[in-house]
Amino acid sequence: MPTSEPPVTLRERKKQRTRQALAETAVSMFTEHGFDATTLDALVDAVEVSKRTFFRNFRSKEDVAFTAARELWDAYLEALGEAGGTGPLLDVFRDTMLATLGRMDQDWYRRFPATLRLIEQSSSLDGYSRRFCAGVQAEIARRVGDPDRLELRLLVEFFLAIWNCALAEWLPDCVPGELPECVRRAFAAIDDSLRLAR
Amino acid sequence: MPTSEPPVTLRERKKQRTRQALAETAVSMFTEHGFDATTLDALVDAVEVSKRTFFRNFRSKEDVAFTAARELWDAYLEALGEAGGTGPLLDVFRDTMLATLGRMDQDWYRRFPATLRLIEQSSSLDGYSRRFCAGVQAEIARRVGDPDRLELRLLVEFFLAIWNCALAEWLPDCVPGELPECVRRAFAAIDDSLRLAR
DNA sequence: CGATTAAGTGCCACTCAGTGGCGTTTGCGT
DNA sequence: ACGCAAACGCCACTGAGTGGCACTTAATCG
Repeated sequence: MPTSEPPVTLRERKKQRTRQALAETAVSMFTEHGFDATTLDALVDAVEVSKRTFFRNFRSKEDVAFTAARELWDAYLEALGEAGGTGPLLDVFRDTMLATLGRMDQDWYRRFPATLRLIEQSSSLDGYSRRFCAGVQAEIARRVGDPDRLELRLLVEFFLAIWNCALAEWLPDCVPGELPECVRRAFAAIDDSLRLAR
Repeated sequence: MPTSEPPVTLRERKKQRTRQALAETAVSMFTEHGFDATTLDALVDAVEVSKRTFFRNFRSKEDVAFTAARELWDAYLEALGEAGGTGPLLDVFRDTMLATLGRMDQDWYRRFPATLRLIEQSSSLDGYSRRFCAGVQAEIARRVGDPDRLELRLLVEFFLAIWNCALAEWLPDCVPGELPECVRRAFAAIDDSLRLAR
């Protein structure tokens, strides 16, 4: 298997606890005082670790705030690898996303909306998010075919575009159960969208 | 008219000269030594202005590198305002882009590919670019209809997705005359793209 | 069980992007 | 020619992110 299992040693568990404490505290502090207004010094002070330790666990301030979203895409890419399935690629993308959303736990549905609101609020975090999704895009294209083929590249761009719109619809309330419906609606709107005229 | 014409005073011309010198020198230095590796201190030193002056002219390091791309979108939004035209919105978006590309001068076709290569090279600049385009997206949606309508939002997302793909096709060579053809090909690929299966 | 090893951490000094304050220059209008 | 305000230079500062090194502590092995 490609994913090497980490040894569940005490040292590893400790490190994961720190990681989780940082991610958890970060999102709550960012939510309370704003992403840009919260300094890393304040964060590492609250978690009682050194700034150096923070950067051993996360690449950047944006990275730690993006944890929940990264978990989703990790799960999505894994699901895309497993479930082969045939038929229209766009349907595969949609169904894989629906399946992935179904597998995320309750805690994730608490943390993910918080992350979305942070992204909405901070332009630097927004930039990070978009850049990250572009990376996911490239990875998806690489996995399902020739990533240099115009049609495939376009299709994957479309998929992420649709996902963005689904999130935009979901964002105001963020009721966990409604997200799949938002995704379905966004996918269903493609044809009408392309036919829009003025 | 909404665009207030600036008084063509000497002071204004001087300021524009430093602006242009900064943008020009920035792109050439970034191209030569890399975006991330070039410090602002080195740039303002080369142009012989203070760092303070740089930040009075540009919001950030990314901003100055993005000048050519911003010029395109400024021209695009202006063109979208003027040329009404009716019919499918997607055709309007495409034709407006083709018209805009036709109006850019030779110097722009020298600077724009340089900017694209910088974006390709630097992740922070890439993030800035994507965030900027998201703003353009919102502005386009606002101008042609109800920006909260799912179908419209989706369509504008699609347009930017297509544009990205067109640029990706153009990027290797960046022959000025070929860009419109890349745009047309990307738009023409939509149907085949959506029908892709595995 | 005790010694060795190395992962993980804390501390410190550093670079670089970006901001605020303030005094000075310089073009503009009268 | 003179007063005004825009633009500028200089300086000190914050905050993100990095590199180096000593130290702690958990894993490993005799």
